[in-house]
Amino acid sequence: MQRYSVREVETKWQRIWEERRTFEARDDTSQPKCYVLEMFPYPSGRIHMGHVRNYTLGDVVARARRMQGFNVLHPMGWDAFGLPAENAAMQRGIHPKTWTYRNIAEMRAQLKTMGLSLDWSRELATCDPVYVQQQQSLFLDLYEAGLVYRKESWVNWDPVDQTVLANEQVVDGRGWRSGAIVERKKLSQWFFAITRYADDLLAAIDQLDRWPDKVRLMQQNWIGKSTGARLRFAIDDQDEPLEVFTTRPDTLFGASFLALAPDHPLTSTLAAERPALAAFVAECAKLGTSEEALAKADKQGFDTGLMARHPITGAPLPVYAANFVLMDYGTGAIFGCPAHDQRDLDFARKYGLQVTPVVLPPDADPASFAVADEAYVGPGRLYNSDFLDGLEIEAAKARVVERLAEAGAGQGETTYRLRDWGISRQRYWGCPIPITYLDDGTVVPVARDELPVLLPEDVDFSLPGNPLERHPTWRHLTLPDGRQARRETDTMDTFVDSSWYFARFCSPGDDRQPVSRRAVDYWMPVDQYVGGVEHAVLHLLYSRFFTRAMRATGHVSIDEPFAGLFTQGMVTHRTFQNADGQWLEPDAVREEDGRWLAVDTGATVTVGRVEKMSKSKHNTIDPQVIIQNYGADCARLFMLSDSPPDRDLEWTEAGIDGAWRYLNRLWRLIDERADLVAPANGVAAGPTSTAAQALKRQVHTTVDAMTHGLDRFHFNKAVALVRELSNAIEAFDVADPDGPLVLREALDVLARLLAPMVPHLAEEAWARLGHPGLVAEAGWPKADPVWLVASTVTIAVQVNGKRRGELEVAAGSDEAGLREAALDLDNVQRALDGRAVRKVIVVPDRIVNVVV
RNA sequence: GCCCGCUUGGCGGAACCGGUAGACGCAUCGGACUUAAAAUCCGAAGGCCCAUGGCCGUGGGGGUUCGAGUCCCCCAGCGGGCACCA
Repeated sequence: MQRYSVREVETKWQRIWEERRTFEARDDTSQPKCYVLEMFPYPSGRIHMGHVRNYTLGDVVARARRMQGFNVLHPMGWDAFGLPAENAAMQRGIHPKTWTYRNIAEMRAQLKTMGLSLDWSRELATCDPVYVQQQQSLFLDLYEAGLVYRKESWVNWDPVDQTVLANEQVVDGRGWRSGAIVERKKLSQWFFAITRYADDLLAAIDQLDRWPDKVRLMQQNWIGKSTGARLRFAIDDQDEPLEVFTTRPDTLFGASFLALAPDHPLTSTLAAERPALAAFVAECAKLGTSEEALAKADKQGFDTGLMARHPITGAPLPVYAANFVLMDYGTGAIFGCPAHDQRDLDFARKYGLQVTPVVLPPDADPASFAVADEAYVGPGRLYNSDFLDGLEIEAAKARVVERLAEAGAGQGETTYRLRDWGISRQRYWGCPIPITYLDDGTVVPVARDELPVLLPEDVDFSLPGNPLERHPTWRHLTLPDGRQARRETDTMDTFVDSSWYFARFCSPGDDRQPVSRRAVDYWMPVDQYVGGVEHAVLHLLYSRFFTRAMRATGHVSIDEPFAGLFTQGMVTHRTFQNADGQWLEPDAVREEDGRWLAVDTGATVTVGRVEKMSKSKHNTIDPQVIIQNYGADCARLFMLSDSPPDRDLEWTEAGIDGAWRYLNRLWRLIDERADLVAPANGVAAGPTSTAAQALKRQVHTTVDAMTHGLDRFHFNKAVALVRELSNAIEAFDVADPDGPLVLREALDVLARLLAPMVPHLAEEAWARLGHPGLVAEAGWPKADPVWLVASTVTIAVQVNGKRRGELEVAAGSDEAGLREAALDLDNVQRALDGRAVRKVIVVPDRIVNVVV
């Protein structure tokens, strides 16, 4: 028996794949293609279990597709710009570039031990000069197309990271990386006009039928389309009317006040002359965006003394400034209808404003219906509303908008929650924005032939903030026409880098343009994208926008970058804490008689919740250690076997041991039979023994089920199927007269089914079975329909829906025979207990139900 | 608060379109091999009971159906997303 040495076998096949360039994609457009991509990693320095899971899942798809005859593109790269590199620079005095490329080298070596079917010839890092150059070129294209603009605006300022954050990067009022409470600051920023595509991005979600519903819903919510109307209210003694946005124009006759955002221009104008109002505005600003403040903050208002006029009745409506009105949604002003909006009601009660119900709930009495502490937001018919009386809500909306439009007092309008994407970051380690400014502030884009604008390397990280601003020379330059200018010192949000890398992989060597049209037209869109759900909004929405922008600027001919998306669950592990509340590493505890003890002190340890592996909870397992001890196949198998890929996977010692045992058992199984099988290429055409027929049937049903299972990411079931097949092969008597033929087919199929999941073992097995080529390049087995049909079936027999027995019959037995056979069963007769049979339901090959 | 998802043995999880609930594995128990252990192999196993049989059983309650883990309604618990969004 040949010994199976994991380390040797795995490095051997990895070397062979590399030497033969097995996984390099061919730009052969005559072939059907399949682009499989996992979200590229940030080069933090070490791979973690999340990476192992992510890349294993993608690799199964890539390898299976390759075997199925597709020209597969499966590349890998590095999301290489970002703050951690600068932090390392500050803490350890190492240059971000050095740190980043060193980490890339380490992680590349680690990834290579996983035996992934990656095309390393296409590797890229977003900090590579050529990538920076092409990204800047794209920026200029977008600028020329009017999709990039600069404006002064209130921004989310992260005081710890000293940079601006996009709305998507503010989580619960805190910076997504630093966790610091975000401040409001007014700055000049560059924006991508993502809202230009808001409607298209929303509408196209319906076409993304291979995306998880959850992600589609999250994107819909994020875009946040709401249809309503923009109304104009005349204000006494003011020339300009006040515009408000509402989704409930039908409740216009219930309006009892208007409210302005504290930072509304009208509020600001008034505050300039009214110190008390200015104080109120300042008070609101202080509450800021902190979430607790918001939650606790009462509805606060300040009567501006202005009087607005109802656009139809002309009734006077007081105008307040109010803390709950947001400047960056709608028009920054609302009309309040207290009877049908809870916030407006709270506000009205506090300031003694009128509450007039205008929507009458079904079956309510108009004479007695009143709103007390709870606004009525349900359905009903309008009343107290002049020409709207009697209409349903939707009809009333249409009617009132129509009437207001005639009067020039408003029109229907759609608003979005989605904001334009602010991409300026006051950081060093990012892609420089290719813009210069003249002394008078005029914007001059960097000329194409001056690209790339590269980062200076002699920078000082000893002070907080952006070192580019402090650099003695970098920011100053003389334009080709001799004018003096200064460079933009902000760099781009790193989400820009990841918004087009998938397209760049199609032609990573092209130094003249961002993408080669022929290559992207062939490869894009990505057929299967795999990654974590945490990017459901940020990265995935930006990439969808960017693809549209690249289409608008003539780079691609598609709108949607990712035809299929799979979001995998997290890798979790138990947590342990000692009596002092310190988290303990899994290595630092041991189990004894069902109790957990600290290895060093022997003290009892509390077992905490199962949580996502994280450094802060000390519950990580280093994949390198696992691969060293058990091999890549073992780690991969464990990643696939226990949980469905979209759910969380709990890492357990027992689980990895189980995978280890199975691999060894598999090898023994194949090795012990390899010399007994018929010569290669023999197919068991018509085995005669029952056992051989049964095995052959199982081989084909397994192929069929596996093929479908892999398509649907049912990898845990695929592992179960393979185990069932190998169990059956194990149980098969090698002395059977048809043994050599059937075993040849069964083992060949087994090796090929294993190949996407545990590729090294599969190659070793394939070679041991006498095949000269690689299993990675062998065709995917096909199920023969003839062998998918069972010869006999077991049919359950029920009496009144309760199982009373079963029948073993030939497949396709007729109903009458089944009915009779079922009624003949002793158990059925006993259950009937002499009662008359009312009806017998027969579902051929499935079930018989006797009803009494 | 609003929206979405989930809930099946001791555990992870199977169960296509409503048709034998618990595949496959982990842990457990028993046995074989061994001086012994590990490894390996064989076997048992949802719970309960008057045990070749019966009753109960997919978070709880109701409904539709010959038949419900699966479909419908209500409730609970857990997880996630969004949130003064007008």
